[in-house]
Amino acid sequence: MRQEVSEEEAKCLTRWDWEEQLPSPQELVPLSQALIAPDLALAFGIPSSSATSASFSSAVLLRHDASDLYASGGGGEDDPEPPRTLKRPRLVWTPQLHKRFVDAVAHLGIANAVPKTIMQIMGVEGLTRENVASHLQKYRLYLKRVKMQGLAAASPSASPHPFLARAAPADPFLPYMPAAMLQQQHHHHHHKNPDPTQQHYYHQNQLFLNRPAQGQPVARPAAAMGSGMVFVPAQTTKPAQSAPLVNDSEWNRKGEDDDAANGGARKRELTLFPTG
DNA sequence: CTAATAATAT
DNA sequence: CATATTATTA
Repeated sequence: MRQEVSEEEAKCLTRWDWEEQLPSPQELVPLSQALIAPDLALAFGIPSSSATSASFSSAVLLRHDASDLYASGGGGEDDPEPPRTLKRPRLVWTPQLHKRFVDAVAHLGIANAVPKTIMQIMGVEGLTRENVASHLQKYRLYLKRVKMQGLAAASPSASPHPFLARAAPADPFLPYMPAAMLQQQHHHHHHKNPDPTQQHYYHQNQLFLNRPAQGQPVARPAAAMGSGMVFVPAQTTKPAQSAPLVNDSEWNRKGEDDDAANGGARKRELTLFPTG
């Protein structure tokens, strides 16, 4: 429920913007309480009613799997320790979570975007470094794919013109597309000929002649990151073992719809990494 | 059954 | 941490 802002300002505000549209902690707590088994919630240290405060800024949406609930023991057991043999449900990268990921990567810069840092910046409780690493892997593959087909369009087959060949190795920066990849399929490829001589994307500091899109966040200069933390939502340290499991039912759809509303194109099924 | 995607192994 | 492989899901 934010009012629109101008594009220039949006660039500065966008990094905070998703914080707004993300489900608030207050909303997460009661929902998780309702859906999580009581003993499990207790084991995870999820507060019943009081002292909720800002222990966790958000939660990971996880696919529900009832098989792990009572993996270690009995129904009435009240051991406060979560069973370590508890297998974690498969993480579902909802559009919102993905956006958070993408924003973190963009803010860090593609060079400094490593799983651990990304995870810390995302500040999602329960999210593991491996989760991010796996997602980052696919994200890079996706970017590479996009870049390759972009370059292929520029240089058909065997005519590496000196201009192009010279500009190619520079390999500036990958255009980061937040909403583009959330669309089901790109019906029309916008950038058909990314002429390197004309393709000026964001570089290290602030050099850009060609802005990616309207109101889209751009990669932040590494200087800002070096001087201080960009932001840390709630916790700087993660609680080691257990994660707040939250079963999704409406969140997924709500997330899709919410994010889809941003780009204006909403689809039933959206893929985070369209393969084409 | 296949493709997509997340988890795990190297 | 990056890449390759395997497992699980849609």
